[in-house]
Amino acid sequence: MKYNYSEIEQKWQKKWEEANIFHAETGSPKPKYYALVEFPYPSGAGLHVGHPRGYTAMDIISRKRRMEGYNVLFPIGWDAFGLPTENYALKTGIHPRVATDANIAHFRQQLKALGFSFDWDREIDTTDPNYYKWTQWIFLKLFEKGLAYKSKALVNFCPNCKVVLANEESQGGVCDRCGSQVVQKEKEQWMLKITAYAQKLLDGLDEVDYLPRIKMEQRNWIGRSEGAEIDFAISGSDEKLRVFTTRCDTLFGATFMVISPEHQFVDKFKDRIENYAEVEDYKAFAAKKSEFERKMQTKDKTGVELKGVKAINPATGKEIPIYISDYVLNNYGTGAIMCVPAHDTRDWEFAKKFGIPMIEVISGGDIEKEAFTDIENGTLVNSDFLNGLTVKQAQEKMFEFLAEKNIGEKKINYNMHDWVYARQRYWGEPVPIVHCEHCGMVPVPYDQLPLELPVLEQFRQSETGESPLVHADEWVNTVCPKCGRPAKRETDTMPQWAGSSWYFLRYVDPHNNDALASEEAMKYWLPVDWYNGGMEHVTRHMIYSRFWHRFLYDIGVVPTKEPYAKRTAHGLILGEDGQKMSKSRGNIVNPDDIVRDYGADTLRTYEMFIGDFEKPAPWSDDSVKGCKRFLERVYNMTDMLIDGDECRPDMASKIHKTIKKVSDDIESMKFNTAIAALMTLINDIYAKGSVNKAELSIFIRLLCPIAPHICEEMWEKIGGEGFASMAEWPKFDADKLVDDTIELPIQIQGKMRGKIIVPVDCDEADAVELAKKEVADKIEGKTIVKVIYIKNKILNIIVK
RNA sequence: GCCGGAGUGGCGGAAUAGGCAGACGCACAGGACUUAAAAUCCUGGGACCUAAAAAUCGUACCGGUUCAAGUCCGGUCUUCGGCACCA
Repeated sequence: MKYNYSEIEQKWQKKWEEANIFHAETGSPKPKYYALVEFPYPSGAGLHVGHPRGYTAMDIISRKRRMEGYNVLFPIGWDAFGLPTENYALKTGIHPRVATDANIAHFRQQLKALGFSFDWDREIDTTDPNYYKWTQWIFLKLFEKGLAYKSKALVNFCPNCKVVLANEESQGGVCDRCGSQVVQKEKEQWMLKITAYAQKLLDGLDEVDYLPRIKMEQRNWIGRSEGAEIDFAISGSDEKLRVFTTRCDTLFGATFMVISPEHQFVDKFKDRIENYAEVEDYKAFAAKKSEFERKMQTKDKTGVELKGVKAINPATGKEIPIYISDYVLNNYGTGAIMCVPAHDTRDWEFAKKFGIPMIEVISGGDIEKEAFTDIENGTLVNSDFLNGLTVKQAQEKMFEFLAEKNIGEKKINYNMHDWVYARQRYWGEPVPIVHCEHCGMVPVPYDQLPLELPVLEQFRQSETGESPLVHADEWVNTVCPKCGRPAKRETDTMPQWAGSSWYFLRYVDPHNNDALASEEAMKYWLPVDWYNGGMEHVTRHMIYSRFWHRFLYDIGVVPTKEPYAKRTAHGLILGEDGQKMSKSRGNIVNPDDIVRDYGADTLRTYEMFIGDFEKPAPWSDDSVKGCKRFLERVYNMTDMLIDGDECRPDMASKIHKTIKKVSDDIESMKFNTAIAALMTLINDIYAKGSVNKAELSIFIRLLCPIAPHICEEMWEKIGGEGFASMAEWPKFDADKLVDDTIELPIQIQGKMRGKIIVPVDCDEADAVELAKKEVADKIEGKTIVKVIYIKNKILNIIVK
């Protein structure tokens, strides 16, 4: 019989929908399971073949869980605010709302065609006012607690287009549209104080089950470093200059200091700085540099000495010069550093260039050639009371010294910066704040949420880079919620990360009008049991959403500290040329074509069989055909069907081993070997020429999560009860996993020389007897000096 | 620079509490079926030397531990990813 995938797939998708079997019921007595995938950005290009990789994987997990008796929540929605849609609107004049609705409709149809077992009753859309009402609500809570604030921050600005650009629009320091150099411009921006949660985000990682590399990347991103803050007195003044250092042990070697170009110290000592004009020039020079240029010049240090002002090294009591240089960042530590050229590479380069003396305080290197930065080896020298100590010991001693003199203490710093939480764009959530001349920044009252995005005809930013919303006069001009006098609305919108920072909460109770979700639903479903997505979202999206979730926990809104109990990540699907798929390379594969030509089950099977799930894998049209062939062989098993309520004795061991292998492999996301095991089993069945009903029933259920449509069809054919998707997951019988006899490899001097058939758990003596016969010609005339026998594994004979 | 992966046939990839390297699939070759082709089914296969077998060599490279190493240890190279003038 012909495998008519198209007919079968449509038939079962319709049946699933009519029976609504994938609906998740809050409060069901069954154990709950919350499986989550990253919701897509509904772009105009439609679904990418990369989407089904992660989606199929979690669909397999969800379907297996249902078969294991869980109440499964597997939801989907749309992360629909964002730049590409707005840019499309600018180009075509089609309103983002219209484009978004069309794109969502397209994506929905594509996802349905792939047979994912989503609960479509819980579909959400971040651009729906009923959704972003709660995004705004969370923002107001953050504002209330002082975690949302306005501050000057650097933005990418194109001086030619007079537009603020997102990072992805200014790659390589060049404007995406006109190609001119992007400059860093200071602008008042909304910021979220995520740094206040740095330690909590770090500690939370100990409680969750993420892949090790994911935890590593998050720790790296947070970037905790332990050190000390130390005050340096300024000669002839009561003022102090405070620095952060991780190497307080090298204090005796600090021969100069450097402050960032933006440091307020310059203003404070304006009158004493003899070369003030030169310093001002340097500040202007540094401000002009783009982020890109600053990164380019990591080797060549620039800077200017602040003449007429000296600091005093608190350890040596000696005067040292102060420089201003852009290799010191204003937004890390205190914006000022003590410089130990003998033991820090950057300080070394700076000192060499400016002819500043070096003092070796850790022996073990050659500081004429390069800075000696090894902290494991080396002994303190030229350091008075620290001499002879190791770095670790010296640090402890130094902390005591700082405390005694009251000039510093231990301090922990984080590389992570506060989150720039504003875009000068139209297609995003409006920030629900009103600016009043009398009352300052006033939050929009909660009962006036959602603050809806006004319908605009025109989406260009203003000449100065303000949001297009400044053109919406009627919307911008409002009254102050506090004093009732005329006031203006905030025109910046939220970044794309906003809606995705809490969407998993909304799924548990998506139609709630009184809360982001009911307590009952959150208590039942949270945390997310398993979250899979791309590696590219492991830092920003995940850190942002963990931050919001932890904040909501702290104010008593959500019941768990961490949102995601487990997180895995899939690799990219590359083009057939091994390169990342892109329009310009012309190596894009459209999933619609594959579904049309081979079927959804084949696409699903192929994407799971393509290779190691966690690694990138190149697409191969030929391999797709191989998977189609496999499913045809599966389908044709109905022609070899015979009666039987139990696995036949000669098949039992093979089948039960496959049950175990497939069950285990799915749990560890080794989908490729799970499918390989099913292929091996079907080869055995073909070799035998027949399959009985019991055997086929097991096979169908094992394959069902991976290729559900064909399995439903066959389940119906063999008279299975209900849906295969809801049938019981097969269990293996441990007794049936072992065979009566095994093939035992024989080695001589550790080299493979033959095989013998022996009973399981065969005695050493019996095995050796048999082995001697098998390899008689090879040991003839030699003496056996030693025999290594590992039961059921190997027999190694050592001869002389 | 720092941190973390990864290097296995023509290709995608299997196999690590050390125990038959190359499962499974693709591509390829041969056979069956067919007037023929496609499809399907069956068979074959790391390299080298062969009529065939045996032997030898083979998991990036060099060395080590062991009866036995893709797997462990020391070093080197290549490559991918993350962070990055972070003091």
